[in-house]
Amino acid sequence: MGIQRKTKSLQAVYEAFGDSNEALSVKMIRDRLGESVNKTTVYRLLDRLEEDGMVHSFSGEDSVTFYARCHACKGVSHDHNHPHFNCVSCDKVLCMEEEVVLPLSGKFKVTEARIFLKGICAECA
Amino acid sequence: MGIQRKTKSLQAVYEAFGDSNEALSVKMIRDRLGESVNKTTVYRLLDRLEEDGMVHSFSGEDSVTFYARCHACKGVSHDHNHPHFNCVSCDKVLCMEEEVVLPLSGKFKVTEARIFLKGICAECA
DNA sequence: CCTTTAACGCAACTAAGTTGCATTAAATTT
DNA sequence: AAATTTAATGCAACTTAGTTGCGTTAAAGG
Repeated sequence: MGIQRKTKSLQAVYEAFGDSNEALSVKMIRDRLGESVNKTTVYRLLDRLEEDGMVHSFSGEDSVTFYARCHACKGVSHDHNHPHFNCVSCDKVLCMEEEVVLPLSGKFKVTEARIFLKGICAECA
Repeated sequence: MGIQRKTKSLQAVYEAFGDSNEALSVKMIRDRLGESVNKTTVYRLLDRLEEDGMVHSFSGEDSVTFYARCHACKGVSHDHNHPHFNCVSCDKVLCMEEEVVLPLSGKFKVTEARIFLKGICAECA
């Protein structure tokens, strides 16, 4: 069912993402909000936001879930098969706009690709 | 430094993988061994095996680490950039032999790719 | 057989994420 | 504007993956 009431916590969590394509973990979100919002609440808000297609989630490196605003998602088609990128210099996790070409294989019928790339981002290069 | 003594636990854990390219979590390994080997020991054995290039690890879906024997790794070059595949039917996690073409991008210098694919495996097709 | 120390098992811990439940506060109704 | 409804919140307690410290066990070499 997703979000039904526009609460202060919701506003705060959603605004933590700003306008960038940076992905955040729950810990990072709470750090930005000064821990003012309860941990459970943040998880639940993110769940609802994801249900409504406002954010998408994926798991980062150390078994931590990251969340990012949906920018490239055009309307109904919520395709989150785009790669995510981790800069080893500034450590930011970003959504890449590039579309992923699903690898074809004789043995496997691939329907979904989760791609996590590492390297150096534009800012750090 | 890796493995220095060939203990029964080591033998058991390593043999749990059999000869296949199936990846296992610590829980799956312990289930196969009837919980006979201590949890901490399994983690430490896998660490040592990985250090010695006998297995490699990667994180699966629900923030669980998977381990698999190194088959395709030719000698010194331990390239584990190969994709991993999760069959949604039998739920097995497998190593794919296919090489990954690192996506090029103007904005990002990609040096490492972690690719986790989902779909239907050959057995289940 | 004796010695050395890698490997082990246990208990206690950390960190991410979840659940149940009583309380609070948006949104709607009167 | 006050009363009502119930979504959303905060808290405590929990689960699960993985780690650490430490005393004990058992490989491997002499």
